[in-house]
Amino acid sequence: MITLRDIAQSVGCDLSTVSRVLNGRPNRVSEANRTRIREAADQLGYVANRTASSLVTGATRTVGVLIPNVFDGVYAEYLETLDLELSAAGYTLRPFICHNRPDKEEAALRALLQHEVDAMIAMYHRADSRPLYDLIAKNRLPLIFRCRDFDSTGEFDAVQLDINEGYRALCRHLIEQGCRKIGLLGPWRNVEENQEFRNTPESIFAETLRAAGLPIPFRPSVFCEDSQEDACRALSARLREEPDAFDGIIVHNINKVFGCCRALREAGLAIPGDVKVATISDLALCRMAAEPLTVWAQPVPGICRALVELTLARLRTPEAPPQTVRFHSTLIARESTQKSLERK
Amino acid sequence: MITLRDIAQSVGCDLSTVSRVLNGRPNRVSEANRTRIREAADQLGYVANRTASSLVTGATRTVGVLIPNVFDGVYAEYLETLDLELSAAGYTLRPFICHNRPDKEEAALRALLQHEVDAMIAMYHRADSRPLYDLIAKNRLPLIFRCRDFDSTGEFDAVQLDINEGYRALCRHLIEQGCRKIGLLGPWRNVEENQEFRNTPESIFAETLRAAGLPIPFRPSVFCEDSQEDACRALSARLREEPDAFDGIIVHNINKVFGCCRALREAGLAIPGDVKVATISDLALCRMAAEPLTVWAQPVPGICRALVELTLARLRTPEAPPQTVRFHSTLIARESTQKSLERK
DNA sequence: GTGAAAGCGCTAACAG
DNA sequence: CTGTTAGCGCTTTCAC
Repeated sequence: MITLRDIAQSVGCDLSTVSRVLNGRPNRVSEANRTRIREAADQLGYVANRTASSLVTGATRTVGVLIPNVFDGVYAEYLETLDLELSAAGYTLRPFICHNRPDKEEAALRALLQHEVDAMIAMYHRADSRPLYDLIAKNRLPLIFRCRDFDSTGEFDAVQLDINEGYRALCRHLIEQGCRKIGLLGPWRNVEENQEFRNTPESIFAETLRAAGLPIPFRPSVFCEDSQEDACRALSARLREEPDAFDGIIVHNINKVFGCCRALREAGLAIPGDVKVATISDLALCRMAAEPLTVWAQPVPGICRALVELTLARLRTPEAPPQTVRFHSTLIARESTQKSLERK
Repeated sequence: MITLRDIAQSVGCDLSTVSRVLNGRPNRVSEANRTRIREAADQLGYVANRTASSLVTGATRTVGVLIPNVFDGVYAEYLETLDLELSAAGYTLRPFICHNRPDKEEAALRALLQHEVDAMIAMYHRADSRPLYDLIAKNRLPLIFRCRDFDSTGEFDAVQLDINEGYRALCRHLIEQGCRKIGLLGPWRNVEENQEFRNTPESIFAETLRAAGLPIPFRPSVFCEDSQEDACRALSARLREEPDAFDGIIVHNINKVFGCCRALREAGLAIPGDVKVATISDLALCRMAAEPLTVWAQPVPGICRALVELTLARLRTPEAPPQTVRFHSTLIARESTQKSLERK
C-alpha cells in the first residue's frame, strides 16, 4: 500500500505538504512541488486511505438508508432518489437492506452507533429495537425517520406519511365503485371487532365500513408473508373455502399485489368485473399490469427531498430541536377498480 | 463520544485491558476487572468506533457488491442471497447500486481502492473503467466478477454465466414453437448483417436464425432504455409502423418484459396467440404474470455461493492465481411461448 | 493478569 | 510556502 509518506519520500518533502496538495487545501504550495507531488502520486498509483482520514476528521461523508427490502419497488425508487439528493450534497448513500429481518435492522442501527455513517435515514422502524434507539438518542446521533401517520415519537426528526389515510381513501373508493364485501390482504390477522385497535389499517378499515353503513365481513383479513408467492397462496386458499368472499381487495403493497391478481385469475375471477383490487405506492409495474392498478401514491421525490434536508440540517446543527414534516398522498384510480366494466 | 479511555478511567485500569475484555481476546483478565469493565461500558453506553479499529487492523470485514440497478428484481435476489452467505462468513455486505451510471460505478471501484471494503464483487463491468481496474490489479485488491460468457479477462477471479447461450436457447425455442418473425427488445441497435459482431446477443440471434434456415427480419432489434415504460414506448412505436412485425420477441430482462407485454396488449395482440414472449432470469413476477413467462433461468443460489467462496479464498490467499468458475442456466418454458394455444 | 508504548495513515493547527 | 507536532480511537506486542 502506497501512503503519503512514500510520496513525500520520493519527492523529498514532508507528508503534510503532500496531504495539502492532494486535498487541494487553501494553503498555497509552490507550483514546483505541486506538480512533482501530483506526478509521483500518479506514478506510484497512490490512493488515499479513507479509513484513516475518517478517523481524524471524525466524519465519513456517508449517510445510511435503512429499508426493509428491495423487492418492493418503491424502496428501489426511494434509494435512487435519495442517492441523487445525497450525491448533490456531497454525501455517499450506503443502503442497509434488512430483508425484513430484525437482526439486520439492528446491525444497521449499530453501524450508525459505530460511526460507520454520519447519519441514518430509516424508512421504517420496529418497537423491538427500542434499546438501540435510546442509545442513539443518548449519543445525539443523526437519525431521521420516514414514518407512517401518528408514529413519530418526537425524539427524532421525521417525515410523516399518510398511509392510514390511504386505507380510508381506498376503502371509500371501493365502496363508491360498488363493492360490498371488501377484504384486506397483508400482514394482518383477523381481530375481534370490539378489540382495542386504533390507527391501524384494520381499525380504519372497520371504521370506514361502519361509516358507510356496511357490515364488516366475517373475516376481512387474509394474512400473508411479504412476497408475491405467499400472497397468491394465501388468497387462493381462502377463495377455495369461500369463492365469493370478496368483491374488493385492498393489498398491503406492490410486493403482494401481483400474487393477489394471480390468485383471482386462477380462481376464474375477473378484475375488476368480479373483484376490484387496489394497493399502496405507484410504480411503473402498476401501470404495466394487465389491469392497471388503482393505488394510493406517495410523493416519493418530495419525501426524499425532505428527508435529505432534515438530515443535512441535523448534521449542521446537532442541537436543534427535532422537526417533523407531513406529506400527503393521492388516490390514482385505474382500471383495476373501474365500476363501468361489466363482467367479462 | 465515550471511548475506551473513558471506561479505563472510570474503572481505574489501562485501556488495553478494557480492549481485551470488550473484544474477548485470549488473554485472561481477572474476573473482577472483567465484570467491572462490562458494567462500566454498559452504563456509559460505550460503542466501539469501527473506523479506529479498521485503521489498526487494516480490515473492515465488509464486502462490496456492485450492481447496475435494483429495479431488475434479479439483482435484489442476488443481494439477498449474497448477504446471507457473507453474513455466515462473518462479513457485512455493502451494496453499491450504480443506477446504470458510470460515475457511480467508478465511485464503487474507488471505494475498494480506498479500503472502505475488504473486497468487491462486481456483477457486471464496462470497458471504460479500465484505468481503475488496472489500479486495482496493481494493488492486488480482491475484485471478483460475475461476467457473461467469454468476458473474463483472466486478471481477476470470475464466475462466468451463459447468457449468450440463453439467447440461442430462447431463439431456438421460439422457432420450435412456430415463430418465424422473431425480434429483440433491449439495449441493441439494428446492425448491418455482414458487420463484424461476434459473441453478442445479436450475432447469436442471427446465427441461430440462419442455422434454422430462417430469414433474418429486416429490423430485428427494438432499442429501449432499461425501464418498463421505455420498453413499452419503444415497442408500441414500432408496432404502430408495422403491426405484424413480430410473432416472437426476446426481451433483454425483467425490467423491460412487462412493458413489452403492455405494448402488445395495447396493440391488440395476444400472448402467446399472436406474439410469443421470452426473457432472461426467473423471478416470482414471471410466474405471477397474466401469461406466465418463459425464461432462461440463471442458478442464483449456486452463483452466489461461488462468488462468496472465490472472495473468501482471495482474502485468505491474496497471491493465488485467479480462478474462473462456469455456470449453466436452464430454459423454463411457460405459457407465454406456448404453441398449442389458439389465437384468443 | 496488566500496564506501557508503539503505531495504523491521515489531518490540522502552529511555527518558522 | 513548508516542516514539526500532536493527535483521531483502537489493537497489539512486550515487559513486568
